[in-house]
Amino acid sequence: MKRYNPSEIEPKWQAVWDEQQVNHVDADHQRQKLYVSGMFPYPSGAGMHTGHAFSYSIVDAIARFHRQHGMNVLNPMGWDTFGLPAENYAIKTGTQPAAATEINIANFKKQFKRMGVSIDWHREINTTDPEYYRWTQWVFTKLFERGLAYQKESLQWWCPVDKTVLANEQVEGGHCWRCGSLVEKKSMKQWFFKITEYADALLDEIEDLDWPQKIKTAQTNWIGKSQGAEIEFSLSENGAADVSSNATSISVFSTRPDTIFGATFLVIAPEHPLVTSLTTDEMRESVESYVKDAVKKSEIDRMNDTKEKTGVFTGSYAVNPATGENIPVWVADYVLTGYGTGAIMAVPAHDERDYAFAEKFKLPIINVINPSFGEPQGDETHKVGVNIALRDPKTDKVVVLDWGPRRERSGGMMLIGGGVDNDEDIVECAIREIAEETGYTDVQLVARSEAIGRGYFYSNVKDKNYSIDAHGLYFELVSDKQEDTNLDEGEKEKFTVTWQPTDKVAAMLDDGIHRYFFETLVEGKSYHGEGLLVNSGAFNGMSTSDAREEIVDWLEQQGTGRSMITYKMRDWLISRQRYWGAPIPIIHCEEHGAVPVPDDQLPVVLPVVEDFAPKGDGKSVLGRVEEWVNTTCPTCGGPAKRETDTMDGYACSSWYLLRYADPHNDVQAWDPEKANYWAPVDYYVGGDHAVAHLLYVRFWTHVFHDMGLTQFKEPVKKLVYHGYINAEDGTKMSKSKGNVIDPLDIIDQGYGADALRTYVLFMGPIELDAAWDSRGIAGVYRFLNRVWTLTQQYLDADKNQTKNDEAVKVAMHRATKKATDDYRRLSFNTAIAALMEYTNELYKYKIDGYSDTVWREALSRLVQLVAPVAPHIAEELWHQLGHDSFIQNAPWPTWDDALTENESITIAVQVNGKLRGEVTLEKDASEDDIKAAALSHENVAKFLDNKEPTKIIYIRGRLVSIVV
RNA sequence: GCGCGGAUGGUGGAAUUGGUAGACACGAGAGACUUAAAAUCUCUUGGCCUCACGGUCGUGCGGGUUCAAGUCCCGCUCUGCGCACCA
Repeated sequence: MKRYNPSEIEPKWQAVWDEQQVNHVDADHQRQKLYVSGMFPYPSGAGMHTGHAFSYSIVDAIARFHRQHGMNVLNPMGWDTFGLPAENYAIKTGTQPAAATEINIANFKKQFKRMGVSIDWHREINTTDPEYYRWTQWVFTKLFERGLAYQKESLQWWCPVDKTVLANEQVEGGHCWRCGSLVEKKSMKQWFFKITEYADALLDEIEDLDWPQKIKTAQTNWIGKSQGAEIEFSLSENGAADVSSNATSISVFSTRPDTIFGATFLVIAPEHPLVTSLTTDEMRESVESYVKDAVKKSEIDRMNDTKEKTGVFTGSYAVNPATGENIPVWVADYVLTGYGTGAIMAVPAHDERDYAFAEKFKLPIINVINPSFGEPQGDETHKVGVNIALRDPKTDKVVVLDWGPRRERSGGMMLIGGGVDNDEDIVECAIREIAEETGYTDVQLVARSEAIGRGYFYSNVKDKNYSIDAHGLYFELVSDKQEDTNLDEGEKEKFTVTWQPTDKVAAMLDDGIHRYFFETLVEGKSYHGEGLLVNSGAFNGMSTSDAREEIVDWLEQQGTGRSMITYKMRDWLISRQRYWGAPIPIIHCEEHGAVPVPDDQLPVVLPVVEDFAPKGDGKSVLGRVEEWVNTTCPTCGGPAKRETDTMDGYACSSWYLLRYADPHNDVQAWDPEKANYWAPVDYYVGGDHAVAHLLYVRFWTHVFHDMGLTQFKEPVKKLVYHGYINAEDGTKMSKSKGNVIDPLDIIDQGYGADALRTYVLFMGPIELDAAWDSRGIAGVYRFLNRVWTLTQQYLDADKNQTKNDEAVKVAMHRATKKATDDYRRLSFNTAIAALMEYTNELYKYKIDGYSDTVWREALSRLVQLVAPVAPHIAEELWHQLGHDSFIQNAPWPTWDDALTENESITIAVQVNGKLRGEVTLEKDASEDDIKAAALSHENVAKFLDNKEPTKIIYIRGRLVSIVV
């Protein structure tokens, strides 16, 4: 008997597949297509890691599963090769990035082949290939023509010692992360893609995407759409410091225009253009020093400084357009430039940050919202309730009863009371009913509150001495013991809670009806919820939600405001001053400005430069290549200079999924017909890039759609987002910790690619993180070995002495059904479990002997079902079982539901919800037979105790539930 | 702080529509084969009580709905992840 030896069969079949190009596909409108792809890798020098192994095991299982279903499956591979790691490595080693890239690609390709991933290698692409980035540049020119690529001056971090631009993340505490010198901000001209123009389009499509909710939410939050208003605060005449300035007003953005009557000061960002002109002479020194410090701080540091608010008064005042009051203008770094207008109206009563600022600088706080619990929602009938505080004549304690017109439980507290007549005063009604129900003869009203809408009740506030009742009254908890007042014979669980008002509340109680909000009273915070307006002139009593529209209308009539939408998302900054990227295809002409390089002059090839390390002159490396920079203007033919910045690597990865559809096209980026056949991607597999890449691909595809280059807007139908594989100790794998598992080592150790692939899919649901377990891979290897052994034993056996064909058939149909369902919903761990179970069953049945046809089918199915995850062993055994075709060309096995059940069925029997036994009957036994069998079951009868069942429920094929 | 998940044996996990909780695997224990070990094969394996039949408790905690709840509802705790002074 041949032993299972992966290191022999795996290279053998890999060579055959390669040679016969079994995965080469072409567009074929007669066949149903399936496009599956992983996020293409960045081929590092370290080679493939477990994350790649995991990702591509998923990709390949999906690809093979569908290929085995006869679909035309596109499973391409490419290399994301521009970027800093390759460039820095080349600088360090004195080589060319292109050279290292070539070596790394060769290594990765070899490793993917050793994994047995079924790639169509004809479609291999590489973003640093001029034939590829030619089209990346072409897309840039199209975006430029559509006004979606533009240049803009923007502030960047600048290290005066290293003489280079730094990213925000590279500035630590105002110092350069490399040399430690103090950094400055420098304004530089940069290229941007206008993704903000597509903010709404991208937002609108999110809901319909078959993507994990967390990714969709992350993208929604990233886009960060806010509906609000832009409001003008005119500068107060006696306030404007610099009268010569043209500015007459400050424009702010607010999502809460309804709170404008509570705006008691304005705050502008330190970078705000009006800072200088607003600052009075007396304040100039302190403002200038504050602004200097603030501007120095990286946004990252500002983020960490959230506890303590800082700021300084400009000396100027502006007029609140709603109240006409003069309010001071402050400068503070908690207001960000670049969002909204870089200025806010501060409403300390209803915004936490403004509240903290006002507290610190002793600025006025005006409450303009009276919190309420809102209008009744949906079919809510509990519209009015009262709280009655009564003095219990027996104990002389104050008892608070929560009374509502409908008997119901609310958060654990019984609402007392029944129907209320329309005309009857609810309080009188409540007192009457309470008197009746409690037997108290002298019900004395101490206080009452009433509220419309739903209330809530903090009845189990354990560590705190207070609670809130359902209608907004506060009481200090005297006892948390819930007393059963036995209000109704029938319902024992009724209770009331004994409360006593605090002094503060007691004082309020005298006033009659009150509504106070938990947080404002107890925690001393601002209230940012909904409610009814107060202190708001003509708008008093209006709900905050209505007021948001009404106040904006009112401001608009006065010409001091308009509704406005803002987004957190900024335009995509794509220019890089580094060497290893696709050159931006723009020519700067004195006369014609920025001119896109015409199509027939693309690609703008990245020149080979001997020394491409950034020199610190602040210019791109390409700027040093005179003969490359100097060119002629495509428009006028006059002397002109090339743009020397290169593109962000994300540009290259924003359209590669379309290039796969038509990778060798040298007249266009892709043939729309081919793209429309293959794309959108049916399954896109990855575990990284929640926002950036996935948003940029969507953005570009939306643009392509608008250009008529694709029929679809969204590039990815289903996003398969998997977790990470961690080290055995559950922490992230890292070289420094020495806990890295190299997937190629696992293959080389003799487990083989099949065991590796099966193991990573068997570890758990693909979306979860998992910890590597070296014993786990041994277990999976054992399984594959059992599949092998089982097949060898069949091949060697005498095949005419079976007793158990029926059981084998049932097992095979059941396994086929289960595995197929599970593969389809990408539940690989349970699919593999089902195949293990099937294998274990066959092991049991084999002692009864083999019959040729049944066992040949049983084993052929087994290897077909295993093939998506363990293709090599499957292919080998498939051929050993006498099949001539490749396993992926054989039709996927089908099942007959009737054959997935045994001749007999087992039905569980419950008595009063508890399992008391099982009965076994023939498959087609009638419901009556089953119930009868259940009732006569010995142990069941014991628990029935001769009582007549009140109810017998039968759940088909599963259980009988008897109620006595 | 806001948003989105998660919590089930010693471990990873299963239970797809409310219907026999713990599939499958790891680990552990016992046995077979072997001079021995490895490999392989078989059996046992949630806790407690019981020789056994069986009983009882049990899916983070407290309640609720239901004949029946890991699953649905209300309230909480812990935890992971994402975003984070976005007005």
